Amino acid sequence: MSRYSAAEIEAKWQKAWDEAGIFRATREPGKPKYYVLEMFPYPSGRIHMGHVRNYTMGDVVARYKLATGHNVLHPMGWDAFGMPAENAAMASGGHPKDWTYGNIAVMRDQMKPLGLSIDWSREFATCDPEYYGQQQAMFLDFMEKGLVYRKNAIVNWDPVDMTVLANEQVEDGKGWRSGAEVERRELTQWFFRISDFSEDLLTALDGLDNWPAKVKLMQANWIGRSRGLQFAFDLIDGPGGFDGIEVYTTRPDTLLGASFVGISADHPLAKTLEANNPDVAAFCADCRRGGTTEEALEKAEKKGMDTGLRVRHPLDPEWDLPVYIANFILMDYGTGAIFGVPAHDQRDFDFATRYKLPIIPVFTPSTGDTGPLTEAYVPPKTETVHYVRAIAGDDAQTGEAAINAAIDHCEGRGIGKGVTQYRLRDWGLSRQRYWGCPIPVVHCSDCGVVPERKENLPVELPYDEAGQPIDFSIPGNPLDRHPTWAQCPCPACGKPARRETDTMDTFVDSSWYYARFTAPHAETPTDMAEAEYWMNVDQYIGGIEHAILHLLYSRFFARAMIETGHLPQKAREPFDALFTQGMVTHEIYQTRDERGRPVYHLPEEVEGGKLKETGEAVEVIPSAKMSKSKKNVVDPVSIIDQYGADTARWFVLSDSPPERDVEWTAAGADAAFKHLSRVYRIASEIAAARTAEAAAPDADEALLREMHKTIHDVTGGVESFGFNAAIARLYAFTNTLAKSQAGGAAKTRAARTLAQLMAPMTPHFAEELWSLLQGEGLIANAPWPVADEAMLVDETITLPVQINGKRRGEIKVPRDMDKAEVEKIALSLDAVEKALNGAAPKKLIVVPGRIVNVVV
RNA sequence: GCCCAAGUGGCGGAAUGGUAGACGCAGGGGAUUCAAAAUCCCCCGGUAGCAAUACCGUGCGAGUUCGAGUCUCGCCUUGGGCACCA
Repeated sequence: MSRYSAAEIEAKWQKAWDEAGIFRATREPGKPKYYVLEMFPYPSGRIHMGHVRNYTMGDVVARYKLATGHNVLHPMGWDAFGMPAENAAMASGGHPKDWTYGNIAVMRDQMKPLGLSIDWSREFATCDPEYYGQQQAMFLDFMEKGLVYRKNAIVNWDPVDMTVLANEQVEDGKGWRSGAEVERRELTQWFFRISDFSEDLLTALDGLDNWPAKVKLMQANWIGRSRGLQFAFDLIDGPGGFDGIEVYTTRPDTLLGASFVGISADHPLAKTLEANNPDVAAFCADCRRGGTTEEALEKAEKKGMDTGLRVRHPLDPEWDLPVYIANFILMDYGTGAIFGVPAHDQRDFDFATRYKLPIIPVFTPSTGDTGPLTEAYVPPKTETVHYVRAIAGDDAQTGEAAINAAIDHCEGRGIGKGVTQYRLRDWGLSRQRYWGCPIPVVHCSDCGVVPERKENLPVELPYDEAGQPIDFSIPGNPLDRHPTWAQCPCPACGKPARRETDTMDTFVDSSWYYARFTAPHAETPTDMAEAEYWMNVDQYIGGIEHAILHLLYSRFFARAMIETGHLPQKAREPFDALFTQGMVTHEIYQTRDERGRPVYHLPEEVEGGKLKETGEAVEVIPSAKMSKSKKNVVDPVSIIDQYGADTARWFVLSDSPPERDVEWTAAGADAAFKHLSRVYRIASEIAAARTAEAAAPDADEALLREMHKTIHDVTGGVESFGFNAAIARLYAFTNTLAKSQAGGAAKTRAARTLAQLMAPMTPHFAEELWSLLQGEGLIANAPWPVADEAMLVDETITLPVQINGKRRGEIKVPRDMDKAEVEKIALSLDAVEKALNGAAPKKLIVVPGRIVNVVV
C-alpha cells in the first residue's frame, strides 16, 4: 500500500482540472449563478499565510457551490498600483512597472500550487492600461454627471523633500525620509461627491442582512448622521466682510452654558486676521504643524489663541463671548467653528481651565448631586437630567428631548435652523504620485479644466523621460517634472495645454474591480449583459481592516456606476454577503544583542526554545500578526514543499474560527499532515478490502447514521463559515470510521462521503481518495451529498436532570415521550428523591428533548 | 483621544439561554518493535478523597432567569480602524 504523497497527487489533479476546464466561468442563463470573490491581493512579491487563509476560505465556498449545482464565478486579479512600487524604485532603482509585473508573475506562480478553483482567464491587474483606461472613461462619465469636482484640501507637506506625504509616511509628525517637521498645506484636488449619498449609504445598510453587524455599525458611525442647530453668532466690530460666525452644534440645549467660540486655523476669519497680525500668523502656522490624521489632531495638546474679538450670545444681547482660534477644530467638519460648553464637554472643560474661562453648568444629575465640577458632566443623551439653564422644555428631561426643544425654540425665534449633518466627507482622490491611474483631464489657459476625449484614452503613464527610464530617486512627482508627458493639445480648443499630473487614489481601482471581473476584457468599463447575469457578488471575503473605507467606496461606486449606466440597478449594493476573516499570527522569537536591543529570529532558526545554530535560549513573545520586521513569518511556499497545499489549507481552516486570528504553529501543521495521512491509510484499507465479509447489520446502520449526521453538520458548517467546527466533525467521523465494524459496502460508502465532505478544503487529496475508492468522474464535479433527515434523529435520547440548575443525573427516554411521563421518571431518580426529601418540588421544568430542572 | 471587536484547561478552540471543555495540539501511561520511526489503546480543568463523590471553575464586579460562557450594566486587558498604507 502506497503512502500519501502530496507532491505527486497535487500536480496530477491540478492538471486534470485544468484539462477539464471546470473552473472556466461562462454565462448559462437558467442555471443559478454564484459569484464568490476574495479581496484581491497587492502584488508585494510573495504570497503570505494571510493570502492562503483568505483564498482557501473563498475556495471552500466556490467548490461547495460548484458541487451544489451552481454556475460559479471565482476570479483573481491584482491591486497593482500604489506606493510600495514607487518606494522600491526609490530605494533600489528600477521601475515601478517592472517591479509590479515581476511580482505578479512570482505571486501567480506561488498561488497556483494552492489548487484554487479560479478562472484564471479573467485575471487582470489594475495597472494594465486596458483596466485603468476604462477607469478613466468612467471618471469622465462621473464628471459629466457632476459626481466629481475640485476644491482645496489639506495634505501633509514635507518641506525638505518638497513632496506630499502619505499618512503612513509621517512618523511622530516628521517626514519618514527627511525627518523634517511635516506641515499641513492646501492644494487644489479632485473629489468624488460621496457625501451626496450619505443618507442612502446609511439607510441601505439595513438591507445588508448578510454583512457582519460590526461592519455595518462601523460604517454607520463613519457616516455619522447627526441632527443639530446651525446658527450665527453676531460679531462685535469684526473685520471687514465678517459680521458673524456660523456654527453647528449637536447640543443646542447647552447654548446657555457657552463660554467661548472657537474657530479653525483654516477658517476664513482666522486667515483674515493672520494676514494683519504676525502673532496670529505664528499661532496658525503652529496649528498647521504635524500630520493630518484625525488621531494626530486629537492627541495633540489642545491650544488656543484669543483673537480679541467678541461675539454676542444669540439669546442674550448683553452677554458677549471671546473668540479663540483653536488647534482642535477642523475646517472640514460642520462650519469650522464651534461654541464651547466646558461644563458638558471634557475637551472644552480642559480648554476653559487652561484659559481661565467660565464653566457654567446647564444641567445637573437628576439625583440632585451637585458638587463643584472637577470634570465635564457628560451623561448619555437618553438619561433624564435636571436643567438649571434650559432654553426650552421641562426642567427634568432627557438630553434628546432638550435638544429637540432647543431646536424648535431657536427656529421659532429666528435663530438658525435645525439641520441634519453627516460626518462623512467627500472622497479626495488626487494623489501627487506616479504609480496610479492618471486623472484624464487637461488644463488649458483659455478653456480651464477640460476632460480628455474618450478616443484619446487610455492616458498612459510614461515609462521613460528624455529617452531614459524615469529616475525615481529625485524627489517630487515624476509626472510633474516629465519634460514632455504633460504636454498635449486642449481637447476643446486644440491649443497647447497641460495634462493633470495627479493620479488617482488606489481605492478607486479597487472600488469597481468586482464589476470588471464580470467582463474583464470588454471595450467599455462593463458589459451590461454580463453584469446583469453575474452581479451581485454573492459572497465577498476579506480582512476587517477594509470594513470602512474600501467597502464604503465600493458601495458609492456601484451607485455612481448605475447613474452613469455602467451597472444594472440591482447592483446598487454590490456585495450580497460579506465575511471578514482574521489574520494569521505567529509567535515572535527574540534574543538581545550586546546593547540590549532586540534581535528577531525566523521560526525555522529556532528549535525547542533555542537557536539551532548557537543553542542560545530565545525569548518567546506571544503571537502577533506576521510581519517581516519581527521575522515571525512562515513562507507558504516552503510549507507547500514540505507538506503539500492540502495540509496548509486544512490547517488554516481547522485551528480557529475564520473571523478570528489563527496562530500558525509547526505542531498544528504537522498534525494536519498526520491526519491526512491517516485518512489516506484508512481509505486505502477500505479500498483494498472491498469484498470483505458483511458485518452485523447494526454496525452498518450505526456507521451510516453517523455519516448522515456528519453530512448535515459539515454542510451547515460550510454554509455558515464554521469551517473549524466542520473540520472537527470530520475528525470525529474519521474516528468513527476507523473503529467501525461495518461491512465493506457501508465503509466504502462512508469513505467516499468523507472524501466528498473534505473536497472543498483539501481538493487534491479528496480527488485521490475518490479515485482510490472508484468514485465516478472527478470529485470536483460530483454532486454534494445530501443528509437523510430520517437518519438524523435517534429513537432514544439522554436528558440531563438538574436540581436547582445544577446537573445531578440523567435519564434515557424515548425521543417523543410525553412531558408527564418524563417528569415521573425524573422525580424517581435517587438524587432527586434525596433532594426533595418527601416534599413536593417548588417548580418542575421540562424542556422536551433538552433538559429537566427540579427546583426544591 | 474617538469608534469597533474579542477574552473559556498547559495551548488552539466547541457549546439554538438548557450536561461547560466537542475536536485537535502538547503532556502522562501502555501495546507493537532487537531498537527506533510510524501506528494503535487508555488518561488528561482545579481542590479534597483509595473510591463513589463533593465543592470550585468561561477576564473582574454586579444584575435578569427555574437555569448565564451565552442576555443587561459597570470595569480591566488585548486587538483592529481613524479618511494619502493596501
